[in-house]
Amino acid sequence: MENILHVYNTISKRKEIFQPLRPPFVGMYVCGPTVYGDGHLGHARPAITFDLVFRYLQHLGYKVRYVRNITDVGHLENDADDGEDKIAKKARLEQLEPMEVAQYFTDRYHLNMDQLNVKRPSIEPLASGHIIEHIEMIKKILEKEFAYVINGSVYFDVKKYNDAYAYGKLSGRILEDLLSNTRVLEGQDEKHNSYDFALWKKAQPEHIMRWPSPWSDGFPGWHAECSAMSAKYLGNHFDIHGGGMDLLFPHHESEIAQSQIANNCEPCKYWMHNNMITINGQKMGKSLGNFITLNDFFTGKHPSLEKAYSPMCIRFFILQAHYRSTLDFSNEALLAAEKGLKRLMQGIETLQKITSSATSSSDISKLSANCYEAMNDDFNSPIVIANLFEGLRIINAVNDGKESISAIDLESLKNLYTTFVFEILGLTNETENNQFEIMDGLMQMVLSFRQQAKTNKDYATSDNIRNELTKLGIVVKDGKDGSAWSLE
RNA sequence: GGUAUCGUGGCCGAGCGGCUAGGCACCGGUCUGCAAAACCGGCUACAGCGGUUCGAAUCCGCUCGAUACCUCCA
Repeated sequence: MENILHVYNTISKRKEIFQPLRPPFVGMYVCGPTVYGDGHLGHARPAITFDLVFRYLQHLGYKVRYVRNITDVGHLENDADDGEDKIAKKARLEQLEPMEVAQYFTDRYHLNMDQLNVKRPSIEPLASGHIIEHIEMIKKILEKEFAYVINGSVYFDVKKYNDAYAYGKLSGRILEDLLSNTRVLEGQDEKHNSYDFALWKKAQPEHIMRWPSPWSDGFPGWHAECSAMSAKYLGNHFDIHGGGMDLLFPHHESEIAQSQIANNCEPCKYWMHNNMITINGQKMGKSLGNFITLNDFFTGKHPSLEKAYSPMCIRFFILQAHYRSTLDFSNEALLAAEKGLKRLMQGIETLQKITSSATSSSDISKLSANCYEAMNDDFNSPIVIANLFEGLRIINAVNDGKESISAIDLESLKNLYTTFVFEILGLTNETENNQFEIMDGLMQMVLSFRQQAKTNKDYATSDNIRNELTKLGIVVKDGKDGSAWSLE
């Protein structure tokens, strides 16, 4: 079967055949985190979504350069009255260097991503390390007179751009509507029009993070960083640009405009956007009391969590939904995911033990084809998982002696699970650890004692052993061919 | 109000015009000293109202509802 990958392109609103600009190379840029707080679900979903894309493209044999930035400059506090830098504000409050704060949260972000088994990108550029590139890009836009300077700040002239190109083509917006829908704001009198956006902002006196530029001591505008850094590492026109749906407007819209003027072309061929996450049907927000960080999930410390959920449980849960669907988190849903994942992992352990026969009673190649078909259809991981569960049924049936599998099919089935579960979906078996062998040896001994008691019909002893093990979190499972054990 | 995405069984979630999604929960059964696991079977939905069609969860329109964005910050 041929692998023809289809990707949903936000800009055309349809699935398109994925054809890289310069095969076998693929350039992918994804908007990364702003490092001024702990990672939460809003970080996990895009990271895992594009990790899946990254992994699958690599699996298909593409040489992927995956760039994901760290935003560590120019953030204004939401409720700040004087527009001061988010990082600078926190830094002053805590008596830390701004870069110390950025470094601290960058490290914590990396730790969380490692826990979720999200592969590190090929390049992870810092916005603060690319001020020169920002300035050069802004210069180009000024030269072409699609921007203007006021009081040391530089703004992009959206109206002029819209006359030549179509501003709003990605998000389906029309400039006139934007005007009529914009509230009258105080302090925005610098801009010619409310929809113009900053390329460079002059720093207020209290700003700590600032850089010299031809226009003022200041910092780059938000949209500038992604355009400057993606062009630097992937070229002016690359394959995939990804991010959350919340970034569609104005961020990505403005990136298109900037790149069009600065580089004479749109930044990328395919736009991919993951959908948002809700918690119990509500959006996540600090004011709603349901703001849950990734560490909260891993430790179970948040009041609205009934228990801790492991990183793999979170990853599996996210992969059980298609990336373009909204996804609702609840204890019940996470519990279901946890059990499903456990069953999947135990099935894979069973797979290593089953023996082959002369013939197969199931069509393994069909299973494999289904998995590829699902991935090729815009990375449909839930369908892949459904097929893996179907395979589980076969594995267990063979293990029970109710079905058979040939040596060749057994090999390809093992291959299938290794490839899809571990390599592509990026799941890991968390119950595995290096003490397993010692544990298992101990357990085999205990179980043999128990078996002896059972042979003697001394069920009080055998039940007692089982109960004591249960207290330790070890589950004993009696089968036809003896007993097995697992950690609860 | 505008733009976008969506509204599926007890819960989570696939589905892209006709054919079983899948997981979890629940209820039977097989197996088992008991239990668990595993297996077999059951539960069988598509927000509402119209329309297109031989046929719609799937296409179109309207209504209701949800989430994000539409402003400063990123």
